[in-house]
Amino acid sequence: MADTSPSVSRGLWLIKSEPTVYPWSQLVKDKKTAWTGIRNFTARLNLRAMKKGDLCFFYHSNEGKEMVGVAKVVKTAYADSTAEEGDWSCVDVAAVYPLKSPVTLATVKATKALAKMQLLVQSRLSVSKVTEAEWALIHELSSTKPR
DNA sequence: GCCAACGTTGGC
DNA sequence: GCCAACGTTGGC
Repeated sequence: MADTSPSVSRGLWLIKSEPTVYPWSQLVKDKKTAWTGIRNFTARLNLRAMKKGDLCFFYHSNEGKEMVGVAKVVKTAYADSTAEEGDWSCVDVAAVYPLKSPVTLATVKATKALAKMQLLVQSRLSVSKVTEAEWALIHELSSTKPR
């Protein structure tokens, strides 16, 4: 029998944004936004692998250095109109819920079970993968119930 | 503000 | 196909 649990098929990701450029609070205000400006092949690969309904941690880079919320992919990859040249993609994401207490990079680094997070392994990658185990643990650390 | 790490470009 | 030079990201 097919398992209908969403945890089997959903993709889990982490998307980075500098809060001075586009903070979580702005996504909450906007409800949804086009996730444009990705100009890295590995990140593009991840973007294009996203499916509708996939969930993403929203991470504040540079300032904060913490995961602050969860966003959802509401539109799969399409041409990024902000790209002047080259074959780049974007997706649409919507705010879903905030993390009760943000999970900082320092916490991630200090947590053994999170040592293999793509966030750490490929520190400059702006769209990275998150495993189910990492997803669950980060929710625990943030005192937030996954939805 | 600095700089390490990493990705990309281009000369050979 | 290698690798030096360069540009960018992002932590510190």
